[in-house]
Amino acid sequence: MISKENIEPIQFLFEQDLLEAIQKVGTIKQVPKGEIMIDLGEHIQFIPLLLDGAIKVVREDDSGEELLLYFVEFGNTCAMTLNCCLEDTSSEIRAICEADTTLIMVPVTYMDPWLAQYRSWRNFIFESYQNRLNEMLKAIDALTFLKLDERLEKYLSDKSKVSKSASLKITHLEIAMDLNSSRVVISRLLKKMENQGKVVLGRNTIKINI
DNA sequence: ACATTAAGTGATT
DNA sequence: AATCACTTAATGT
Repeated sequence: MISKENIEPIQFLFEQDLLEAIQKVGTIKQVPKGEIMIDLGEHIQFIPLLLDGAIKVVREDDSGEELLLYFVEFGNTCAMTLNCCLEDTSSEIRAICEADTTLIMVPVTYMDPWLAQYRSWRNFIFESYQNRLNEMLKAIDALTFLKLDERLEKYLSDKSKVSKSASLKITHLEIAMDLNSSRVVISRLLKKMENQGKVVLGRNTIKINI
């Protein structure tokens, strides 16, 4: 049973009956930063509803390199996971905690009945798909049309949004891995951005001024 | 003081 | 834009 305080931040999303149902069947899960929540090939048993924190969703290419797909933020759920629930297939993606995260886990068995029963649930699922589809299109655009320097700027602003801070604690190497690039290139681009006054660099830290 | 890790740089492909 | 080879700077032990 989930307490009222825990459900509170999500209240605006669902109708009262459904909120009560979520409280009854859901469980709260706390996941520390850096933990892998879902890995490739795993079967999904729970639908995650994100209360706080952020989750990074990546795909792995043939050479074992991770490619950043998108971040899951507050009030959202992972569309890829939903897909797996509906199709009952295994995960195509890996989900890693970007920050300490709390979420509600709802067993997948409620997916179908709730779709039939609750209007707000349908809307929620539908909107998640819609949002994700849009973001995926943007991600594809970014990969094919944006140059690395533009991708880097987008990456940094996404990051600071997700961590609610203009000062990121991250190394150039980590950025390079997320963007499928090399550390040297990232260092040079960051240097350029620093000269343009867009960022301030320090060891393990980047301050954003955009 | 020394080793380790992060970041900067020139040259090459 | 990537890789190599090397330097410099910051941090941990």
